[in-house]
Amino acid sequence: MEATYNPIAIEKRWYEAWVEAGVFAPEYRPGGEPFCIVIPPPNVTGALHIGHALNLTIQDVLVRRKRMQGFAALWVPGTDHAGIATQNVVERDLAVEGIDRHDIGRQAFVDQVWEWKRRYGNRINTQIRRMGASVDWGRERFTMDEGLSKAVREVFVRLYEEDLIYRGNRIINWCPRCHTALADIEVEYEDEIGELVSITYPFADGSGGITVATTRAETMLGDTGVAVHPDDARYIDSVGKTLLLPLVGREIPVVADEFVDPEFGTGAVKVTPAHDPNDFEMGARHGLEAVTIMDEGAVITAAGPFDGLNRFEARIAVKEALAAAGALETVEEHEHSVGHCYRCRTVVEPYLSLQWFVKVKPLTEPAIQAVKDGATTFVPRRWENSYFHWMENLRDWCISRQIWWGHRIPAWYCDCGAVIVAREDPESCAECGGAVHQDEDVLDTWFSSALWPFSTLGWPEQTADLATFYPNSVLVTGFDIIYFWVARMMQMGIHFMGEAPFTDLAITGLVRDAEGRKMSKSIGNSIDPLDVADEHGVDPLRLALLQAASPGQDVPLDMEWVIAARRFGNKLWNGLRFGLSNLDGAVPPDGGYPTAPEGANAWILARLSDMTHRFDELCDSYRFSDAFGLLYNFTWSELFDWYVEMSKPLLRDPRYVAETKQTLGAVLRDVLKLFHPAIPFLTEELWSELVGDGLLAGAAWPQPPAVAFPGHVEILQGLVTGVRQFRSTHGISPRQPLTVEIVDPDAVVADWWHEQLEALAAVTLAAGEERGSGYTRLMSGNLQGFIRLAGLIDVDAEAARIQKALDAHHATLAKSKGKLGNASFTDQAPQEVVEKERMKAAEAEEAIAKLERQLGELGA
RNA sequence: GGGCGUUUAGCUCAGUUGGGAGAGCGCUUCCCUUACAAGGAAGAGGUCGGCGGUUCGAGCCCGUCAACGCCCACCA
Repeated sequence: MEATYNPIAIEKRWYEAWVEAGVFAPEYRPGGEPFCIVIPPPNVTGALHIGHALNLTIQDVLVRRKRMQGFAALWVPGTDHAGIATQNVVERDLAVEGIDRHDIGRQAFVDQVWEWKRRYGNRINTQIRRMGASVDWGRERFTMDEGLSKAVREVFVRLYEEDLIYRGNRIINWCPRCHTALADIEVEYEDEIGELVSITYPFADGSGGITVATTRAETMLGDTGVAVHPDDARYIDSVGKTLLLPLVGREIPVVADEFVDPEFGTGAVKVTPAHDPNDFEMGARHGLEAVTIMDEGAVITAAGPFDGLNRFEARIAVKEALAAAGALETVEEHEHSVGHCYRCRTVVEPYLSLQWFVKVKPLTEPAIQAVKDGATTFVPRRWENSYFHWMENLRDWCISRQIWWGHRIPAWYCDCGAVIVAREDPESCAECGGAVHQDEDVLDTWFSSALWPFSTLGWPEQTADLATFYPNSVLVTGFDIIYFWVARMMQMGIHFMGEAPFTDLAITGLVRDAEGRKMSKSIGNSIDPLDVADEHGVDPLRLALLQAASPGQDVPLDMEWVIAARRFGNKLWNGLRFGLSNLDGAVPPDGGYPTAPEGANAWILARLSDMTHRFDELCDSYRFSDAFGLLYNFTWSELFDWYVEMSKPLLRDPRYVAETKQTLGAVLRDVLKLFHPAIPFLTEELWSELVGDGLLAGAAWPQPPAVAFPGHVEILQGLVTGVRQFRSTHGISPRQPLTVEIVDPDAVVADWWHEQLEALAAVTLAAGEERGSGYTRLMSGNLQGFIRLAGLIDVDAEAARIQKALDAHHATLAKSKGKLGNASFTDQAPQEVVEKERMKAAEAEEAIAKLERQLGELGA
């Protein structure tokens, strides 16, 4: 075995072995209770980023641990076709060759995308393997594979039949660059400094006019009315009158509508039904015409001098023309939020068009109830509020997209006006027998994602997997897609499966840099997990992420943490090396603990048992940071710093060697098991050295038996620490031999202590008596040790050392006495708390007496 | 405008029924002791954002203020 941990070499070794052994398939644990996670499907165009690394690590910890605990654990992998994103990527590739998708046509373009997917779509899977993710590749899915496409079609048709999907002419968010509608949630708003333009519209009868304000001056070309508040005294007489729209010359009415806020601007609003969602509704209320003035590229099409200008050019030209016409009042700076396409950042245009919608109200109510009832629990709980709030305020979901890559909407139209929505492609019109043509649009990518928890298990077929693994046990995902994805999976899962798709929803935070900043390419602070893997290894990255990951909190990550985790790996490596050089027999893979262990062996086994129980509790509540922090400290401090050192003399002692080997082997074995979900490669490698046969990934989770805690071992440790402190204070070399005379009222000193003290503190133990002048006193439990000072020390430094200990005890005593002197404390506090306080005070008093005497004698 | 979160050691953060302020990294001193110097030992460092309240007792509960961050909203 090498002397140094080399993560890169090890990490090449094990993944295929796990896959070949079938460990990742739930069939590996026949008869096990089911446990299922579906992966949040990454985009086929995607490359692994640090957020994936965190997410995959957490899921892998969950799944590997459950598998070791005997569950039939399934983690379903797969990718998302990512409609707009993927189409954009392929379009960009084609553009390099000077090809537009319309040049080659729909079928050829879609073929190109499939070709792209065949060539590059597996990249993300390779990266997921590199992370060590224990997914079952035999069950891999793609949102556009045959089965999932069938599920999408079934859902669409059924929702249509239930009147929960409809087609309508509405104002939707339009991306003029992607040339498609977007859902409300796909628009990202940002505050920007724009302008507020005030324009006066004259009355048709020439009696003055009304001044309105807008941030989008060009939309005035499509105005078909002006609205005021019905109670606004300023305009009460104007309602019903007719205005003459400048530049256009259209006659438009003044209407009264509650929507208008009299406090804002002039209290009069121009109404553009075809280019603003509020105006569309207002227009509908008052029977105003919707005049469309732009095309799908946001280029002006209204007849007139502005034709062919894009919306931003038109904005300037319209203002100039208004100024020339004397209708422009003021142009002021104005901060407002502007919507952008979440895929390409282009400013979104409200656009009137014919689209497909999902009626969400009937779907949201049960989805809210499932969380309220506790069928599904968010971790941490506070996300439930956001979830409720969002669900309660949802508007109908626009699901049609004017792109080519995706699930084509299964609707056919006939010239006779018939609309056919069907599971099978129709040959001809059911009404008139005429020719039909299919809807050109595809579905929102999130439509298929919403079905992921059951479509990946075979739905709509009633498969064995579906029966076994639905509902999924837990979903691990970032808070940023709760609305996009989680909320919709809840809706669809409950609607089609009758049951919420998950028991737990573990929400992860964002990975940030060491200063807590968001990772971004422009700041240059982003960490590429694959670079980290190549330089330091995947295991150190995983451990670093886990140690920083508190539930729902953002995760700060610095390369220093990864390096620290790697150092831990080296520590573990060398700890095992020590074990191997002393354990000349196989360690039993499961179970196998010494019966009736003593001394240090009992101590470490008791600590192991206690730690394992707490570790399990922490993991069960998704507190991985705490769980692995606990295990990490146990391993480094208690196991390696204390127990391994204490084991060395025991391994040389014929009386204890057998028991010590058993103990050391058992503890090292269990530590590897406990760490395996976090750092699978390293632990598997070490397991192969320590145990020999079988894969750790398929081993059983440890259940160390309870062991009575041997308190006297901590007294020994206290004495060792006391001696070390004494040496450190006085600059006495760790190697310089010392003799400690012991007074041992409880007879806790065992003969094996002598070797321990020699090894751990270079101390010879001697039976002694209460000493005063010329000695220093070490206290541990009821045990006292005396070291003769002659020629050893600087008296002042020793006085300072004792004084410091005294100060600490005095502070404790003062605090305790304060409490105990308070009648309301002794009366009202629980009896055990009071009793504890009394003992604390008594111990402090005793220690003070001894130390004070010592201090006096030191001066004398 | 509404909602949520954060504020604890130089840095990043734990601290879950209110009962002796913690970890990692960094820093100081000593030590190459036969698993590991990518190591070991000892140590310094905090009025737990401010104010007020409840309580025998508050980092933790309540109120309030402040700073920072995030989400939502039909800001013409």
